[in-house]
Amino acid sequence: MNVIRRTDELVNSLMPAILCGLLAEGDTLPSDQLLGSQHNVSRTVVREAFRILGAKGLIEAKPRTGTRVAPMSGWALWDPDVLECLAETDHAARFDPHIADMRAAIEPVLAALAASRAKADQLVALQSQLRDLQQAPDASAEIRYLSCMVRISGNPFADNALNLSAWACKRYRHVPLDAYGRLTASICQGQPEAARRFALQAILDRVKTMDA
Amino acid sequence: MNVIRRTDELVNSLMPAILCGLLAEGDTLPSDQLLGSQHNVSRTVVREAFRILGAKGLIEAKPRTGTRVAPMSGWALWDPDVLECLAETDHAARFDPHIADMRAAIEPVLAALAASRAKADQLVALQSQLRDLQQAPDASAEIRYLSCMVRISGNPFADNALNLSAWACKRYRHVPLDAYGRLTASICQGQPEAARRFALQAILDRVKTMDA
DNA sequence: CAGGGAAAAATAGTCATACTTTTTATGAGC
DNA sequence: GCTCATAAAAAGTATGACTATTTTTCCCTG
Repeated sequence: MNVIRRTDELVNSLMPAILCGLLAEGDTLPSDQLLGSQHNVSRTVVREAFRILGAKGLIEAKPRTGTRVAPMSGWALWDPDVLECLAETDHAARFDPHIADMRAAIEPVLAALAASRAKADQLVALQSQLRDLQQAPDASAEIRYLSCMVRISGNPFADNALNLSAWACKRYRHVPLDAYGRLTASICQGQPEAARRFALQAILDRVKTMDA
Repeated sequence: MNVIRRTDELVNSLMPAILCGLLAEGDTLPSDQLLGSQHNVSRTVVREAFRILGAKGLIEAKPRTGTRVAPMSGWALWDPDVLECLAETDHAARFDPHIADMRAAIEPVLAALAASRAKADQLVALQSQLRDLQQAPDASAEIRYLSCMVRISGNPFADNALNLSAWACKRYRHVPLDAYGRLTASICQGQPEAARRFALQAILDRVKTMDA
């Protein structure tokens, strides 16, 4: 297990405030002096926390002016930390359709790539993940399955896209086992078109159960 | 203009080394003491730089063990800084096809969304960007055009996806003006299917000129 | 000789303080 | 009312000391 840094604790305290809009775009955060005394940490910790939030595009600092919440257009919404934090805010539901749109665009393409490129040992691994998922169909098993699938696609950007999938897996209960079974079969048989179709179906199935 | 921080300079010095593989995954970086003296900066600066690189998933730190290059699967490849830095490494070409795949998956969908949701003032803005692009068809104008287009889609994740487009715009000279003209017309006329087709064509046109 | 456990060493994490730089605001003088 | 110098505020940097965590070393015991 990793160390728990006071810096990270502060990040985990500030990030929700920004993402939920309690600190709106353009708002000025307390000076590092003040914020440090408020949280009983040294200025060092505050500054390092600010650097992390800045690296994720959430804040911008300037001498004299202070540290402000950056415009949302620059936020690293694909970042796993940001995404996880966003999922816990009140208006997470507002992002569900947008994430579904993105997934519907990306995952079918990755599935098709996987179907055309998969090697034997990768297929074994995928089938193994499918079995695990069927035996215990929870969010973490589903994420592991999808992670394995997108890795087969060979696209290095897929790992980040997976963060969007993780969002969906955690927020909806229903696991589209049937679609995943067909998807796996399509990939194993090297049928990109079928893989694309079933990957899309898996996403749509879930959205459908959500509407109901 | 923004301040130049020594922290950022250090980040800009370390990031290329990681992305180009000079520092491979799992490699241990010098201790902050040592790295500080090597670059003539205080430990404060080194630590803040490490926080930034850590926030982008490039490194991981643990007491006693030191700071290591994290596995590439966790790198924030969608991050504009990372992407820009990656574009300047030797093996940037290795990423071109993967980025093209991702763009081909995402942008047509965003274009279709834009076509179905655009409001009057947004169309005016888009046409204005198109004119600018036609008059001076360079990378930055193209990025501004695409930025305007994806903003119309209304998908908050689109802004990050745009970083991939920026990569392509900067790396290939040819600007597919014809496709963009038709794309703009399709969006203005509220034709999602046509918009999807021409957005894809713009991406493929560019790749084609590159192969030649 | 082998194993286990205590001590030491190395490195990141935190704190406190002082000083520097950048930028804005203030105000005096014209 | 305008201009420019000065002050003030906040982030940026430097330094040194101390803490916490983890690995390694090595001594002691069986």
